[in-house]
Amino acid sequence: MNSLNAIRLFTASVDAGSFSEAGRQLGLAPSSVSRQVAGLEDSVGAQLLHRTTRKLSLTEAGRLYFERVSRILAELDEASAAVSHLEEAPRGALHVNGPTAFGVRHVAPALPDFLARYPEVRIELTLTDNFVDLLEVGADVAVRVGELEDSSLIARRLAPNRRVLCASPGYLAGAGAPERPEELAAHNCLIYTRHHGNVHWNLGGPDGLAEVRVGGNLRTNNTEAVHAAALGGLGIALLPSWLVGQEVQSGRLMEVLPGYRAAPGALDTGIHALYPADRHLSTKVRAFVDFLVERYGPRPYWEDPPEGKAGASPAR
Amino acid sequence: MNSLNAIRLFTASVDAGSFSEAGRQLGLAPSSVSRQVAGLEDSVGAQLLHRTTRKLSLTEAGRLYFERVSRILAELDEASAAVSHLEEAPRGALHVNGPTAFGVRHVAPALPDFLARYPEVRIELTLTDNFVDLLEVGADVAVRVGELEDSSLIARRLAPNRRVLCASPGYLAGAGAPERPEELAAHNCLIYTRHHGNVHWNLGGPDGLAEVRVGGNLRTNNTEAVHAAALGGLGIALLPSWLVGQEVQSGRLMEVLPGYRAAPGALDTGIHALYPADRHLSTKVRAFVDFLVERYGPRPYWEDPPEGKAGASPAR
DNA sequence: ATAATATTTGCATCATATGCAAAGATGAGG
DNA sequence: CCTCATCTTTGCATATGATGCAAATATTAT
Repeated sequence: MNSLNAIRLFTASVDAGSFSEAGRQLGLAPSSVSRQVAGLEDSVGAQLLHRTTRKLSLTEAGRLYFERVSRILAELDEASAAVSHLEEAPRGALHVNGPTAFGVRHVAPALPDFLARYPEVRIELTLTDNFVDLLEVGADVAVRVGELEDSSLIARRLAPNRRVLCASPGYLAGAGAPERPEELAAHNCLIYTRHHGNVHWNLGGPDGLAEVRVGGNLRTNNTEAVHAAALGGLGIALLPSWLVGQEVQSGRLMEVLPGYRAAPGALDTGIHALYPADRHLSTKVRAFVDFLVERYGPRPYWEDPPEGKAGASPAR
Repeated sequence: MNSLNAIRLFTASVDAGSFSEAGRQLGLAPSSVSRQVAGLEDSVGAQLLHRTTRKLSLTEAGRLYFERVSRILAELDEASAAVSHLEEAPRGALHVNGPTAFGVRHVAPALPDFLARYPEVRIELTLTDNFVDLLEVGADVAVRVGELEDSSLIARRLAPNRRVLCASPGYLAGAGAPERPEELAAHNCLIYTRHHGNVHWNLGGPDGLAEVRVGGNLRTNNTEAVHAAALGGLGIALLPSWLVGQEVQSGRLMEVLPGYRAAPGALDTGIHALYPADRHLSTKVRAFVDFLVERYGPRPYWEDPPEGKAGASPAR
């Protein structure tokens, strides 16, 4: 197996005109250069250079080899440079994976700003609701809402995943707004669940944790269906703040039992960016994750403002 | 400096689908493959492969690098193969250098047979009468007559370089043929010399060595001029057998004092092929030298036959 | 002829690569 | 759900190869 080093020393010697000069330029002893070139000659089985103490001259084999090999060395350097170039700044293709609902609302709208800041990046956004293997699908980074499966990936927290009770003003006008958790049992509660059986909402408030068995005339495994039904005035829903936050702010939905919070469950671990735990984190992934962290901030724009005026409670 | 070995292991791993499989195919421990690829990643400053225990997947940088580098590796192998191919059999350009007179008479006429035997060889024949540096002129092999200068070249003896006294039948018919060396002083002797001053011919015969001071009405530094003058009947010449042997055989010239031989001098060391003392003697040079040795044989075709009938001596 | 510089080789030293074993991780199959 | 087989990675001891220095040899310029 001929070493790249030997080839470099060979071309350097041809360029420099002597082993000593080549060694001087490369910081090597002449003997090293001589031996490496001799080894290369052995490995290809042909004399490449005729040596005199005063000059080197290329054999026909040497000339042939030199011409081809010096071009190849240049290509090799180019290849390394191209790869290094990719990491100098965010560049190239960035495959982003995420859940459909969150992706449509909070990832896709962020992309124009990101791409404006990093014009050399191309984004491929894949939104899927079943969990996929990042490497399998060829994704560089994934956004996950809740439920961090154990894996070798690195998770960076982007935002909390608070769930809020809400209903349309129309529903509340007709059915009245509950004032205590247990009153929910008498309301039409819109159930998001992936399993059969009874559903309980765990609400923490000033008087401790209350577990309320809830139900109604809609159960679905699709959060967006619950969302649409709530907007349509069907009943009270427990939905993530990133989904309904802005509608609560605009008044299209109203928060129910604002003094109570859904107890954190598997769904509430937060919103994270996941990426492979490689020794060399690619610049584009780092830039993208940093961008999302910065954009969402410690209190995302879909959350209520810190002080007061949290979704006015009209009826009551 | 990224090693070629690391690059080969990287592409092998991509092809094989795992470090372990690549190591198995190449007879290396998985740990070696892993470390080499990791080192390559460090050297280019980018992650090339995402690793899981079950599969490897290429990064964008890795895919880019792999595509370029695998092509480059193939080119590198081709370059080595091309050089090795050159040495598998006599092939390519063969630069032959030699003196004009000998080259025209005994090298050039041999070339058709040589080229017929080795159709892939192309010959560039350079005939010069001043001694040249083989490497300087880019020659692979040189034919030299006499006077081996001390050098790092290897000399292989091709033929003896006997000098014979001869004259045309016409001259001998008019001036008579000498029977003893000292009679040469009375003849018109055609002098080849590169220096001024008296010229002596040293002739060994049955009665020992005889040094005869010779002269005449022609001195020249050109052997062929002496040759032409002798053919023209001007006088007696001392000329190498390769130059006059066949004419002696055909009777156009007749040997004078056939029982005497010119004492060996610097000019009589023989006819040699010279080539660089490289560790890898190229196949084409070896083939060419072998060919000449075989063609000239122990007794070249220009010499007299071993037994009797050596150039009939008509007069006398 | 002498001086300067080249290549090459031997030898001691040093850097690197390698293999083995162990640990951690992941997917397949019972 | 658990176990097994396989894969990657890391630490450590070893072996292979590279390097520099010095000496020998050779060649060119002064």
